[in-house]
Amino acid sequence: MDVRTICLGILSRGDHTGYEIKKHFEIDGFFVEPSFGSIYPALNKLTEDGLVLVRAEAQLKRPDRKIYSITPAGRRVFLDALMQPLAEDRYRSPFLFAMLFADLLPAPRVDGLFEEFVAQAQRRLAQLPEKSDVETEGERFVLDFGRTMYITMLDYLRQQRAKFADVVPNAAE
Amino acid sequence: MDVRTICLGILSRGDHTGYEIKKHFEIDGFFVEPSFGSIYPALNKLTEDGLVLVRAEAQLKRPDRKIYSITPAGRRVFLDALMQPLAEDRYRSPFLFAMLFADLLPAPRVDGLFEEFVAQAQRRLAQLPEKSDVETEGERFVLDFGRTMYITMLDYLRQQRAKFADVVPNAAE
DNA sequence: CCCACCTATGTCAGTCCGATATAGATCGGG
DNA sequence: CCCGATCTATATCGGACTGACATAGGTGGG
Repeated sequence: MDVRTICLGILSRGDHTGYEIKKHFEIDGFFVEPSFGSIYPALNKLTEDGLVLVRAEAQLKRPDRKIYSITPAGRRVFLDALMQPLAEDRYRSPFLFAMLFADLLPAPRVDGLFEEFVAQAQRRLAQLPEKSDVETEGERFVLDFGRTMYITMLDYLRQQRAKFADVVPNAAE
Repeated sequence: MDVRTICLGILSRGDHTGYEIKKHFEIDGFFVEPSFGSIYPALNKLTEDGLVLVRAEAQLKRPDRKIYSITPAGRRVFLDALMQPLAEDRYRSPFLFAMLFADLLPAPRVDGLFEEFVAQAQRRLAQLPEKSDVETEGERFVLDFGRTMYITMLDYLRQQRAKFADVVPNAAE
């Protein structure tokens, strides 16, 4: 699912600027979150290819807002992309990798890793949109998926942290 | 957690070829899985920097096996990397992205997406190493983390699929 | 009033993925 | 017994993506 397709998806729900597309996925960032460095070039390419249109909105003493809207051709291409075989999900976790080597680390470091990871999961859980903000059944499914996974993760961490405290005295203060 | 650090980590547990490093992470691939295209250059760079040593082992009518081993300097660099602030976890899911647009898709496609995703999760769950294969407390933690997450995921999918079948008749045949 | 943060665009170096190339060994099924 | 599939094992390369940086003024809280 490349950044061009992601942009088409957002734009199929309404007009937006590149900046707004980025912001949108900071919320849904638990499963996609392209950077500016890929969004802006993607939007340029889509414009070239006639899949989106731009209109510049002048702003006083600021760069123009460039508002993108999807074209009928863009909708066709997007729908077609959703019908193609999807790439597999990828979960990349520096935390879990580091935990493989917990035995090499000082106890306070292991404790710190736990703490940061719990904080990260809590923050992301809190950032998920409200149920009242979702409109389609698909969005509800995705939202609940995220909520379920984060809650499970936090439960597991709390429970395991106690165990680690036994094995590595002082690891949990 | 870049590929160089990942290679150092594996080599800190024992000598391996690039090929073996890749294979190792097909098992733990639920949280890291670098490709050949990044492993081989990483090993070359590590060799240049004196963090690993290579010895070539001739093989009859096959390319030499290049067996890498970590140096004391490599261990120091690895340990230091584990003490630095870690990047955040990233979960990239083409499936969840596509599900945001389930309302635009034909019911059989949504059904197919579910099926493939369930199959993927089952396959990965089955691929996790046996408990008897793990040696450290950290490895056990990571393994159980993976198991817990996949089982939760599969439960959620089974339960939601029934709901989707109500909302989108025929979606689950 | 200042500092931090927000809106908003964009570039660039470095990193990584996925496909491709090469080449023989091994193994099960028809 | 042979054919295709899969495995070992190396490596390169184009294209995609990230994260940091640059620019520049507005807004709001302490």
